Amino acid sequence: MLRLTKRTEYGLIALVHMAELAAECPVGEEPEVISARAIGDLFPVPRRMLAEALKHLQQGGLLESTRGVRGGYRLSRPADEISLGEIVAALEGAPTLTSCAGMGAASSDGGCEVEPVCPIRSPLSRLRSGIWTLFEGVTLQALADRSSDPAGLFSATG
Amino acid sequence: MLRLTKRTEYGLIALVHMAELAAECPVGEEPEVISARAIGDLFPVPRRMLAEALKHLQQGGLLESTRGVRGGYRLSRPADEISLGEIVAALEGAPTLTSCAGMGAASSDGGCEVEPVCPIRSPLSRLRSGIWTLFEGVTLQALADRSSDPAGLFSATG
DNA sequence: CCGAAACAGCACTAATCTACTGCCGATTCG
DNA sequence: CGAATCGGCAGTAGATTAGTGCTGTTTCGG
Repeated sequence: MLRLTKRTEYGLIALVHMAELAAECPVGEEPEVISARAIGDLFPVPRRMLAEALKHLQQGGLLESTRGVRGGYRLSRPADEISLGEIVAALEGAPTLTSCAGMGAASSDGGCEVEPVCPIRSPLSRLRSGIWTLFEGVTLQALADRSSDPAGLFSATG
Repeated sequence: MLRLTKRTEYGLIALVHMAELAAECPVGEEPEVISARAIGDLFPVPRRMLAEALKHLQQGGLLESTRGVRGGYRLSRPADEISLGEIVAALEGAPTLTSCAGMGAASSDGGCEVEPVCPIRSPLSRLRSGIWTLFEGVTLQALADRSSDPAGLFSATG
C-alpha cells in the first residue's frame, strides 16, 4: 500500500527527537544518551515497539547504545550525515516497491512467474531507484528542522 | 513495507501492453479493445485479479470499457497523458506513506494518538508530496518505452 | 554484594491486509 | 438464443503488522 510501518514511524519520531537534542548540545560535546523509556514518556507510543525500532537502528549503525542503569541511545553520527534512506533501510529493509524486487539472477525462490515476459520489470526498477534517490537525499537534519519551508526537504536534490 | 500491491503490478502490466498496442496503431485511429482474457493469455497472471485491476482502472477513468462478446478495454487517453500517479491512485488509492495520512482536521476516527505532539507529521507530509510528484512525473508512455535509457524515466522532472 | 535501570533477544497472539477464487447478473455480437 | 465479456459481491487462506511478555546481560549506585 506504499506505506511505512508503525515501527518506522516510531523510529523516526525517536530519531528526530534525538536530532533536536543533539542540536541543543554544545558543539564538540557528545549529547547525553536518552533511554527508550524517556522517549516513550515524551510521546504516546507503545514503549515496547519503540524499543524494537531503536534496536533495529542500533543494529543498522545509526545509533550507539549504552547499557546499564544510566544507559540509552544516541546518534552515532551528526544528523546531517544520516539519510532517510539509511533509516528506512535499517527499520524495514530497503524499499522493494514490487514483490519481484531485486532478485535478478537469484530468483531460485520460485518467485515471479511473469519475469521472463514482464514488461514492467525494467521501468519499475528505475522507479525504485528514483524513490531510493529521493530518500537518500533527505537527511535527518532536514526532517528535524521544523522551521524549514516545505520545499526545504529536498534541497539536496533540487 | 513501501511496496505496491499485486493488483497494481497486474494493472501496470496491462496498461503497458495497451500502451504498446496504441503505439502500433495508425495515428488518428482508435486502437482495438483488448479483453482481460486476452491479456491473461499473454502474461502468466491470475485472470480474475487482472480483471479486478482493469475494473479499478476503468472506474478511475483511465480505461474505457466495452461490454459484450467483442468487448474489452482501451486507454481512454494517449499514454503520454496518463501519469503513474493516476494509475497508482486508481489501483490502490493515493500513497499514504504513514497511517496518519491526510486526516488533518477530520481525524475523528480516533486515529493518531501522537498527532498533537508528532514531530514527524510535517516533514513526512512533505516527503509524501515528493513521492507523489515523482509519480506524477512518470507517464505511462515512459513506462512503456523500453528502449529509453535508465535515466529517461524521469526526464520530465530532471 | 546487591538491587534497580536499561539494553538485548526470543516467542507469541490478535488484527489487518493481501492474493486469489467463485458465482451470478447484465450487455452485446452473431 | 448462446457465447463472450464486463460488472459486482462475497468468501477463504496466507502473509504482514502491531502489540505484549518474559528472560538474560550489563552497568550504576548504595
